[in-house]
Amino acid sequence: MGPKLSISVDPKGDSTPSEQLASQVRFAIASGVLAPGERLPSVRQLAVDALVNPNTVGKVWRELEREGVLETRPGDGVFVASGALSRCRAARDLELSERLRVWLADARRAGLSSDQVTELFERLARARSVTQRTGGQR
Amino acid sequence: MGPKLSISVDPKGDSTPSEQLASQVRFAIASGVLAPGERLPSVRQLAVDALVNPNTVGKVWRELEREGVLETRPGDGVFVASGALSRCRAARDLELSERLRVWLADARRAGLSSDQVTELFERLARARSVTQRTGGQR
DNA sequence: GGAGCTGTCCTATCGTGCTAGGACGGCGCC
DNA sequence: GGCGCCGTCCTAGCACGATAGGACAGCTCC
Repeated sequence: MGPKLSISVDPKGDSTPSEQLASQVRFAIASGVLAPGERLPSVRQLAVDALVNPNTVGKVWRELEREGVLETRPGDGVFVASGALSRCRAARDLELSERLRVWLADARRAGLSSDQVTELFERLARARSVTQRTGGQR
Repeated sequence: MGPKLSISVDPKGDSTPSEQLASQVRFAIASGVLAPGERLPSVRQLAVDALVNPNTVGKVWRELEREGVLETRPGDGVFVASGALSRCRAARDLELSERLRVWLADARRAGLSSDQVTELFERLARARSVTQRTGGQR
């Protein structure tokens, strides 16, 4: 079933390729797709797969190491750090909360009532839980 | 009570100043803060208030005119077009739906269950409807 | 007519982030 | 030892958007 980690980057997406990469790795760890101790794709390999520059991947690997999420073994590769799971869950909760908070603020500024907001949410949440995967990853 | 339209731009925000500007104007119209026929701040005035370049404001004014949201009267100023309300409501619903859709997709990719998603939403929605205005506009 | 405002247009510059391509030292395996 | 892969580093270049500053024509009011 292909690679354990499937990462795709949209160069014209809302956020920068680096951020998309970092976020996807954190999410993969938080969801258990990537377990501590596991090895990540090499900088050059992922660069080919995700159609980004090796420098970009390397930069993200280094950034995530600073966060304590990844662990680099010189000459070998990068691996998921042991304490990564809790860190990534925390980061995930923080990021998702903040994004939802911003969305709610915008929705209210745009004139939607609490009821309209709730209704919209329930409609989309329900649609998603039924359809399962609809594509469109960020 | 100050200017009718209060617009603030965060140069380091998630989206570009142009997009923030355009979105805020559309939202203001959709919510009724800005009514059809009303006049918008001048390019130079808003540039000062929102701390952006006059060129940036002018670019947005022109873009919104192409959308049929604004109407420019040469030598006079720009005004909210007559059909702007419905257009902006449609644009608002589309934008908010799409953003929420992306958020839901990311939340699921990050390993949150439907219940966790719902719980998170209800917690934040409730907090906001109580606190009223918490600032942080995008 | 003249002053003061309006939006528009033009060229140049700057900042940021990704891209391109090459070079280095470290480690595993034969 | 030698080969291949690993992450890292360095210098250039490009793309995009915002910025800076000036110049123009149109409208309004005195």
